[in-house]
Amino acid sequence: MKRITIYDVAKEADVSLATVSRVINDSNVVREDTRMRVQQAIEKLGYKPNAIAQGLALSKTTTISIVMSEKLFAYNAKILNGLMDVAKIYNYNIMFHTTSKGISKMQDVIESIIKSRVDGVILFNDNFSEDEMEVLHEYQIPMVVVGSKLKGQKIGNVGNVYINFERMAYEFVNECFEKGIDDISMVEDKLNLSMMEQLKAGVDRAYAEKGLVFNKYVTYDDSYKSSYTFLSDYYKRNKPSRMVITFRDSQAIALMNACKESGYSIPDDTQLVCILNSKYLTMMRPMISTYNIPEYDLGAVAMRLLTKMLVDDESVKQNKDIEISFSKMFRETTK
Amino acid sequence: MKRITIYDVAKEADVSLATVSRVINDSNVVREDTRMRVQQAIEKLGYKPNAIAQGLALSKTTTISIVMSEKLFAYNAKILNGLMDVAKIYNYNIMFHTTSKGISKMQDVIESIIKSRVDGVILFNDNFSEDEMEVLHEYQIPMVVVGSKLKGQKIGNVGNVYINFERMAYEFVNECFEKGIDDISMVEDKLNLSMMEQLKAGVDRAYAEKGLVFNKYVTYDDSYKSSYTFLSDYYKRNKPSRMVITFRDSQAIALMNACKESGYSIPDDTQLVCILNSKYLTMMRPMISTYNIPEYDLGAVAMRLLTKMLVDDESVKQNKDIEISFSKMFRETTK
DNA sequence: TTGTACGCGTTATCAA
DNA sequence: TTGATAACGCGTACAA
Repeated sequence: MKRITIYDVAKEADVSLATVSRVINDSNVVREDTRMRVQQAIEKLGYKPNAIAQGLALSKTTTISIVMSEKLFAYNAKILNGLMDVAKIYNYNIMFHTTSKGISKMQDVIESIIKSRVDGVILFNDNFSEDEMEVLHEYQIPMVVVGSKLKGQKIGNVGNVYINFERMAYEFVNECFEKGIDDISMVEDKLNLSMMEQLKAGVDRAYAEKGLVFNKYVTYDDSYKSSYTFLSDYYKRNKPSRMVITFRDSQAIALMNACKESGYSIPDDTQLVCILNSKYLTMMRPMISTYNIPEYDLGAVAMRLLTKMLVDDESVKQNKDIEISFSKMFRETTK
Repeated sequence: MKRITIYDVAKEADVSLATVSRVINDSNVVREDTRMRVQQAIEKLGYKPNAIAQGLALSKTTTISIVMSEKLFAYNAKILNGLMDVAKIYNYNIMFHTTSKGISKMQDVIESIIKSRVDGVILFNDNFSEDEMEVLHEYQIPMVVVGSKLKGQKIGNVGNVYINFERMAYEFVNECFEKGIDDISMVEDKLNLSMMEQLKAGVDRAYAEKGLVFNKYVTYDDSYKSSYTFLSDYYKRNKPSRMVITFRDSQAIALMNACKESGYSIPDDTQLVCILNSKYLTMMRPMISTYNIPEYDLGAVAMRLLTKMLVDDESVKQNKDIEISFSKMFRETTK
C-alpha cells in the first residue's frame, strides 16, 4: 500500500490540495457537496494526515513530553493517569522519557526533548536540577513541574502543581505535640529527596517553635539492599520512637514487619504514618494510616495548566502555581 | 531567542547547509577544518537539529509507540523499564499511549499512531483486538506484542515476546497432582483476560489428561468493588480449596486476609500461589509463593526485536516469536 | 468558494 | 570536498 498523501486525495476528489486541507481542518468555507466528495475520497483511500508534515508546516507538534524517574513508574501511576486523560482530551500526544542513573541521563533527555520540538514538558519534581530547567527555558519550552513545590527563584514559563509537604509535616507534628507525643522519627526515602527535604523542613519548624530540635531523621546507606533489611536490623538494636513517619508504602510495611519481628506492637508501642497512600496500606493488618493525596488530580491539573500555557500564556501568567490540598486518612496504626 | 536552523549555522560557518547536514550526520567526506568551523558555529548558536524536519525528509521518525492499558501501568513498570532502556540505546523516542474504557479507546489510539508516522509499535497483550492489529498492519507499521502468546493466525509484520502461561499452569497443576492435591481453584483477574485464558487452558489440559474436569475458576462481577470484598465474603460461606492460584499480588493478599479472617490457615488449610511476582509478596507473612517472570527482559527483548525488524526485516523473518522462560519462586504459602 | 505558490527545516542527488 | 536544488507532506496567504 502506497503512502497516501493529500495530493492523492485531491486528485481522487478532483479538487486542489488546499481544499482537502480545509476539509481536514474543519474550515467552514468549503461547500457542502465538495466537502462530501473529499470526505469520500479520504475514506476510500484510507488517508490519514501526516502529523510530521503538519508539525513542520505549523511549527507545532501537539506533543507534550513527560519526564519521569524510571524507578518511580509504579508509584506515579495515578498521576500519570491524570496527565494522560487530560492530554487525550486536548488531543496532545505524549512523548515519554525516563531518567535513570545509567543509561538515560537527564541531559540526554533534554537533548531529545529539544530536538523533538515538543510543545511543552511535564517534569516530575524528583530528578532534575535548576540548570536543566534553565536549558529548557532557553529553548522557550513551557513546562510544568508536578509533585512538590519548587524552591529557588522562579524561572519564567514554568508552572508548578504541588502538594505542600512542608505544611503537611508541620501540622502533623503539632498534632502529635498536642497528644503529648514528641518522640517522632522520620525515615528517609532516597527516591524522593526533594519531597523528603520539604517534609523535614516542616518537622524542623514545628520542633523549633517548641524550642526543641528534631534529630531522628533516619537515613541508611546503600549497603542495605532495602529499607526492610535496614529497619529490621535497626529495631533489633533500637527501641522505636513513639511515632514513625515513612514516605512510601514499602517502607511503612517494612517498618511494620521489623517492629513485629522485634516484639514491638503497632500502634501501642509505636504509631506509624505513611505519607503516600497506596492500596497495599489497607491490605496490611493493622491497616496503615496515611495521607490522602489526590494524585489523579495532581496530574490532571498539571496537564490542564500546561495546555493553557500553550494556547494562551497571558491568562495564566499570574497563577502558574497551584497547590493541591490533601487530607488525613488515619487508620489502625495511629490512635 | 530565534529558532536556529541549519541555514543560520551555515551562514555562521560560511558554508552551505549541505555541509552542515553532513557534519550533523557524521558523514566522513567533510574536511577536518571545515568540520571544526561548523561544530563551533553549532555550539555558538546552540543549534539542535529539528527532528520533525528530519522525519519529514527521511520518512522516518525514530519514534516507537507503546500502547498500554491505563490500569496496568503500575504492574507493567518493569517491562516498561526494559522497553525504555533498549529504546534509549537505539536512540528511539517513545510515544506513550494509554487505553481505558472512557476517554481513550483503542481506535483513537490507533488513529494517532498512524498519524504520527511512528516507525513501530509495542502492544501489551491485554487491550486490543485482532481487527485493530489488522488496521496497523494495513498501514505497514511493524509491531511487537509483549506479554502472552498471540492466538489466531499470524499477521505479517508482527513479533511476539511472551510468557507461556499455558505451560506454566499445566506444569503447576501436574505438580499438585503429584503431591496428591487435586482440589485447586483459580481466581480470575479481569484486568488480564488474555493471560487468564491461557492459564485456564493449561489447567484444563492437565485436568483433562487425568480424566477430570476443572470447575473452580472463581469469577466475580463488578458489583464487588475489589477482589478483597468478594473473597472475604466468599470464604465466610465456602471452604477454601487446598490450593489457590491468583494472578496479581493484590488478589493474593486479599485472599490471604480473607482466609485468615475466616479462620483458615495458610499454608496448612489452603496453599497459595500468585502468578505475578511483586515485592509486596515478600512483605506479607507468610511470604507468598510466586513465579519469577523476567519482566525487565520481556520488555528489553521485545524492544530489541522491534528495532531489528525496523532496520532489517529479513534477518528476523523466521523467528519473530520469542518465548521467555520463567521459574518457580515458592516461598511460605506452599509446602 | 476554490486554486496557486511559497514556506516549514531537513536529507539526498547531482554537479562542480 | 563542497554547493545548488529537488523532494518530504502539509498549511496558508494571496489571487482568482
